Amino acid sequence: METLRERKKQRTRDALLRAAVELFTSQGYEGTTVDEIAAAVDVSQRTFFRYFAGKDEAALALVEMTVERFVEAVRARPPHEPPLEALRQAVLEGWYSINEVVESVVPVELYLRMYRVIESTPVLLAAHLRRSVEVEEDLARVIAEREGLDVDADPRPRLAVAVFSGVMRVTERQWSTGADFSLDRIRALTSLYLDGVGPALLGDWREA
Amino acid sequence: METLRERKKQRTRDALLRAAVELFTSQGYEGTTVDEIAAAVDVSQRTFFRYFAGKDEAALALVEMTVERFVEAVRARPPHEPPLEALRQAVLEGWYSINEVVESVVPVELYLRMYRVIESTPVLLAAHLRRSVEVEEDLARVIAEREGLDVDADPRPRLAVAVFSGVMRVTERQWSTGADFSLDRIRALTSLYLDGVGPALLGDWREA
DNA sequence: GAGGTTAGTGACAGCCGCTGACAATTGACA
DNA sequence: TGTCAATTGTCAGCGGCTGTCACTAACCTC
Repeated sequence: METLRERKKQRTRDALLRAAVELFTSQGYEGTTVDEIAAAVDVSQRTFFRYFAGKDEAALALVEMTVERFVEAVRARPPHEPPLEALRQAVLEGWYSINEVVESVVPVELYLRMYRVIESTPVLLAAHLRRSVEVEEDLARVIAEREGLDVDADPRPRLAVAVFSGVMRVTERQWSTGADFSLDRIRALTSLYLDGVGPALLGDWREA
Repeated sequence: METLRERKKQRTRDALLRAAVELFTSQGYEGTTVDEIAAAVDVSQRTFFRYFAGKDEAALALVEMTVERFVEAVRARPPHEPPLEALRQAVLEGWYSINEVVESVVPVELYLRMYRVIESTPVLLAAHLRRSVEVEEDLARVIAEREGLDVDADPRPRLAVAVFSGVMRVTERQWSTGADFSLDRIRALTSLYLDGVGPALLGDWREA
């Protein structure tokens, strides 16, 4: 069992995160001040910054949880799977198991709404994209290791991951700006767009 | 001929941009305050913000010039070229004509150094990536139009552009973190990686 | 070329995100 | 229970950014 201190810390962090997400999704990211979040948990502003490096980190914390899980899922895919297949399966796994990851902090409903806030708030989208670049680097190393390659000598791991991530970006964007904002929808879109990348790279689209 | 007012404005903007880039490249982005930049041009801080929406906009202004040029170059490619070929040629054109675009404000040398600052400053990299997403949307529309497609009905334009942009991201990153930081180098890397994307997408890399 | 109009600027005040420093409090552990 | 360490609150301050308003300089018309 954890110590009382650790439990208290965890509770404070969860409370801050929950309060932040609730405020962000209801009044918008820019329309929410850190003071408000801290006040909602009855904690000093300084304490907020001891748990989150910045306001944006609180906004991205939920997505971060799923992202870490996704990288682990790729790492755990059977080694014989080709790179793109492993990435595809891992991301689909992620969308199916999202409940268990998020629900301990906030309802999935809030997670989805937070996703829209991120996508529609320039500074958050920027931070999210920057984080994605780091994740791509991690993924490239995982893929390289799976294939027994040196990530700095062979460009294919980074290129494959970049292509995959590019497709996922399009997917997220279409999903978050569309009308059907359900989990089923993004699962479907993921498969659809991953299947579509081949045809999109063919020289002449008019033949197809 | 432009009016005197417009010329003055242009000169102030250029001076601010030049001062900003010089300070950013010499003392770093975070290590430079807006007050410093304004003082270097002998202008109030308030005036700086009348020309640039934020400190980051001044840091990205040079790249923005080349990006706009690039989009125009894609638009101007011969219509019979397949999408990826048009994008490839346009980006290479861009690297060859960069002097004429940038030199009116700062020496190309400074432009290149600024690129490294962007790539190594988290908040700038984030802003740069966010802008890239917007550019991708523009490019997708251009490509769709070239091919006579509806960008919202056919996913291929967005997918092709996303793949291309992903490869260019890898290129920029490798270039800016490598030892050879020359124009020749990025031209070579661009071709190399664009050629590499095909093999990277094949199912089994061990065959190749 | 005088006089009114408009655009650009400076000065000031203020909000918000974020940080360092130090003191106060609370849990851990002997 | 007393000591030590971890957590928190308070306060002071910096830097990015914005609204406001008065002032100056360029423009335009007669």
